[in-house]
Order: sequence, then C-alpha cells, then structure tokens
Amino acid sequence: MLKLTRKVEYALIALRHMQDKAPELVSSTKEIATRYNIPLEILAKTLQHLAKENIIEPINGPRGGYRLKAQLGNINLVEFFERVEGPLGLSDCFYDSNCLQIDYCNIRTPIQRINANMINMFRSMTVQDVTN
Amino acid sequence: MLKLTRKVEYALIALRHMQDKAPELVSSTKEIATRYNIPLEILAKTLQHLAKENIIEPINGPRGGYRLKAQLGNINLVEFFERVEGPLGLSDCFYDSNCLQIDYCNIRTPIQRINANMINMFRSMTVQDVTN
DNA sequence: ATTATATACGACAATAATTATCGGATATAA
DNA sequence: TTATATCCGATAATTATTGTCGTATATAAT
Repeated sequence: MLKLTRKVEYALIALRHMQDKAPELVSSTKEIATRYNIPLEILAKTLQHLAKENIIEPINGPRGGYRLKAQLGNINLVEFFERVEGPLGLSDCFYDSNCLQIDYCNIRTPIQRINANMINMFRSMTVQDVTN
Repeated sequence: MLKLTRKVEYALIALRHMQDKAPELVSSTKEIATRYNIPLEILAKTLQHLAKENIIEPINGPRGGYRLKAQLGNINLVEFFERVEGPLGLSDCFYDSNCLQIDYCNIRTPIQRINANMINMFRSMTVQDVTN
C-alpha cells in the first residue's frame, strides 16, 4: 500500500545517473542496468518510455544511449508519476468509476480531501529534488 | 501506485458507519456488508482485525456485532494504516532489506526524504478526519 | 436444552497488478 | 558489412491483493 513502483524507481535511478554526468555524454541501457543491478529489458522499456515523453533523448547505434532532454527542475513529482505510471490517486474512484461501493460510499469526500493533500505534497517537489 | 487497499477502505467505511450511530448501538458485519455492498467474508475478517486491535468491540451472539471502542480522534492515519496493513513506506527498503539495488542505489536518501514528507502528512490527520 | 444468529479464524482459491522475458525490427558508427 | 545500440509488441512469471470455504465458538431468544 502507498508504494512507488519499480518502474518509477528505475526511472529515477537512471535520471540521476544521467544527471551526474556532463550533459552531452550518453548513458546506455546496459551501462545503467549493470551499474545498478536492474533487469536490462525492463530498464530498456522504461527508458524508451521516458524518451517518448521527451524527458530523455535517444541516440541510436553503437556508442548510443540516452541523455537528458527536459529540465528536471521543471517537472513536479505528480506530473512525473503520471507521465510514467498514469493517473494518480489514493482510490481508483477519482478517475475511473466502476467501484461497487460508489453509490453508497460514505468516505468518498473525506478520502478525496486527503488525496488532495497527498497530491499537493508531491506537486511541491520536482524530479530534481530526487536526482540531486 | 500510491493507492489505499480495499481492506483499509472497508475498515474506514465500517468505522464511519458505527460513528454515525449512538455509541451503545451495535452494527453487524451483515448489516454493513449489505449497506455498502462489501463482500461479507472480507469485511468479517477486517472487523475481526479491528477488534483485535482494540479499535472496535465485538458483541457475540444473536443481535451481536461491533461498536466503537477507541477514540478515533486519537488515532492518526499512519498509526491506523500500520495497524491495519503493516509498515508504511514508499519503498520496501525502509523496513526490509532484500532489494537488489540497495548496495548501489543512488536515490535512497532523496526517496527517504520524500517518504518522511508523506508520513508527516498522514500523521497530521486522524481517523476521525475521515469518519466525520 | 435447543435453535438461530452472530463472531472467530485458518486454509485455500481467484484475480489483478506488477515485474520480467522473448523475439525480432530498425538505426548508425566503425 | 558488422557490431552495438534503441525500438516495440507479445507473452510469461511472480507477487500482492482480493475473495471464498469450512468449521468452531459464543449467546440471546424460545
């Protein structure tokens, strides 16, 4: 409950790794996977996803890899989580409505308040707060 | 990602239901399950758990059920989540150490800071903030 | 006492979400 | 031409969550 996914963690590890280098240098999937003991194929998917989101830039071919493209200080954590994992919320019922309790639910409103607190907290931090 | 479990939601629904009644009145599992469309057996387990935690008091036999025992305003949400679901944390590595990345992880410290923010936020609210 | 209705609880099954793997394609530097 | 890298769909395995079953115990009402 209330956990980040591995995918998000792998993405953050990779972004921090890239940020620790000079901006023009590239990092390959293999390099990062080996360095941090992450399954290669999963990391590959994750980085491809970040590339599609224009957060990193792919360089094809031998000696290729990725390097940072977006300003990590401009991406808050809510935006980042949603770009990597989709909609964010303590309960599904805030963005998807097939919940068996929804018609009778007596805690929807208070949970929504708490959810707003959580969202605000994550929105107050950027990816750079993690990668620095 | 970052979701509450049904078990926690069912527990909160049940607690609010009990709080809406006069304190001496009991609510049976069946009554709550029917009212909110919750699977009976799961709710039964959840309520037994809350009883073991001394949050509600069981009344055996016909016309039995449960009623509130603890002061919900005295139980903050971190305590409640942990009493219902176990240790809380954005990543397992804060309370359990078989993570393949742990020796190399470059984001542990920043994630721990964010985790502390989340914990503080949930600690600033009580169960009563949900059931009122 | 007997019956009906309630909680107690361990073991198990189904489902869903997450995590991981495989196979083959395309791009490009050397 | 070759080696090394990204790209990407399909699928499999694993884990966590959610739900079910069977049986025991407690007690109020008759």
